[in-house]
Amino acid sequence: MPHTLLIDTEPSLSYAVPPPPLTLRQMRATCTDCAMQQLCLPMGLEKADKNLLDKIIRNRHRICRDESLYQIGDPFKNLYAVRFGHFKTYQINASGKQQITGFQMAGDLLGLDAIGASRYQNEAVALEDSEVCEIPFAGLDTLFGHAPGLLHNFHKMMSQEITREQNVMLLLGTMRAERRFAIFLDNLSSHYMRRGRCANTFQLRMSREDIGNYLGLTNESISRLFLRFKQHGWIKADKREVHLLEPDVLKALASGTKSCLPI
Amino acid sequence: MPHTLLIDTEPSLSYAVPPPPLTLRQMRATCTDCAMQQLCLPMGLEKADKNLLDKIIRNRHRICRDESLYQIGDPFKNLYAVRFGHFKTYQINASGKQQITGFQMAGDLLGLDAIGASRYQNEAVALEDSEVCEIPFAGLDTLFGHAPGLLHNFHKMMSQEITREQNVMLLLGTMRAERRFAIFLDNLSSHYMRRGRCANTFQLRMSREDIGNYLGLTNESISRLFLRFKQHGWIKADKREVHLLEPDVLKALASGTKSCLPI
DNA sequence: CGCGGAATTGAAAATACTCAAAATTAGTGG
DNA sequence: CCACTAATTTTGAGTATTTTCAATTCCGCG
Repeated sequence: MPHTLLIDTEPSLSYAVPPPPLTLRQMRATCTDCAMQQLCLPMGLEKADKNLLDKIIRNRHRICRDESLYQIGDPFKNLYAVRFGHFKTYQINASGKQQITGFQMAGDLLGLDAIGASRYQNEAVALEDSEVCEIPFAGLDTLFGHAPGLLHNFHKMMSQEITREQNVMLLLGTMRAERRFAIFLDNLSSHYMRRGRCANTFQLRMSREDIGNYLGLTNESISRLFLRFKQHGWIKADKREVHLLEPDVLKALASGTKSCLPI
Repeated sequence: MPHTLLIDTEPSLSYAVPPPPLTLRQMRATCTDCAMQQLCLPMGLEKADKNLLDKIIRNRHRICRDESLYQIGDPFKNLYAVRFGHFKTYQINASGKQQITGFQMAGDLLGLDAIGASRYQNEAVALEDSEVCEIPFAGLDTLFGHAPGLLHNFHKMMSQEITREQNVMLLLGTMRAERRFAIFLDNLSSHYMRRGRCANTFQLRMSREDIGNYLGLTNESISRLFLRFKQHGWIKADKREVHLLEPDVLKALASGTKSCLPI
């Protein structure tokens, strides 16, 4: 399973050199073979339907760190499925400041918010060198009539996106910073678990600033939260490497059952 | 246009008596006649497609104030389009507290978050005596193959729901309370405008507590914000009746361009 | 080795919360 | 229609958490 290997491998941390060009086999990667099948549009589809999908997905792109996949206001043409790597999406509010609306990883679909207005409502930026499948929406649309299973999956993914965002609202509606942070870590953990990665050890792909922005807190607060959680022995954290030592305590904090004093 | 009249009329404020049973004509109300056409699933459809939709929408329900339309975990069967009235949807977080995820009014679709998991992820409660169209999702699904325009509208509405929620995230990511509150009022205003109502004068349908919950603030804070905005002369507010006297100032506050001192 | 962005730390200031009490309003029944 | 009760809203004072602003350290990268 060469593709599994490819995806589970953490990309190198040296971002100085541009990523190597795709090999032919990578370019030819199909939904049929993709390791993200179970999370992405082809989930559970019959071979024939997956082949239809493979026919319209002509392009897979490498996006380098800090490069943007699309910008706010760009006319909507494609959805993008993340093959590997991480992205952040953000809007610009009226006073020009960014607000991060989500972090996306392998198996996630980018651009769903653009369908309604025919323009992208967010900017999507790669947090590391990443790869996406370009899914022309017009093509997808024509498939819907022929592959009901695909249409179901699409509706499922849109609906899940709505649910996911409601959960973020749940997070942001929570007032205490320690709780927001615990929810954030717990969410990350379960995302990695669902993707077959280790749930308790991972590399953060985003800066403290980004985390703060996402959680409605300052980067200083994030820094202090890391310290506090480390001092309590709940996590080990060195730079962007994080180990959850007491996932249950984090869950308790996240649920509001438990709380901790500052300092 | 009898239906327009029906919808534009503010429901009586005396909630003691149960709403009168629907008249026959109200029961027979069709998408073809509905005043919410331009915002709801039938927007821009040809007559034939609207008729298809009318065939599957058999039931329209009156929901009394404080009654719930569906509960968290109920198996997903129907979407509901709000015909008139107001709803709130909320989730219950792990420690058992409510978090309001949205307020819905005429033309909005309820239940989109349930498609992915086949169960409702929220509870939807009427904030006043309201009426909804019951849209069986199985039926809608069978129409998709025959009415591409309908499918487009459905995708558009789902996508808009995603965008709407991202805007709430934008709101909640904002740290200062006065700004959250200004955004809240401004959003309400534009919702009413889009529905052909007066943008600057409206009745709040939700309690201070609900507003606070939605905005991640306490009801005391909401109370003080009302006072502050009134003292500045930006709004007039008596109980739940609100007049926006300086909508531009509110917009400036919402955008972060302007800010005001406490007291 | 040195530069620059990111992260950390400290101290002061400010905003929003908590708790408690009072006032107002909505809903009920006589 | 009025009076009564419960619920919501307002107000006040004190507290706590988080932000700000500034200075420092750390680290990756040329």
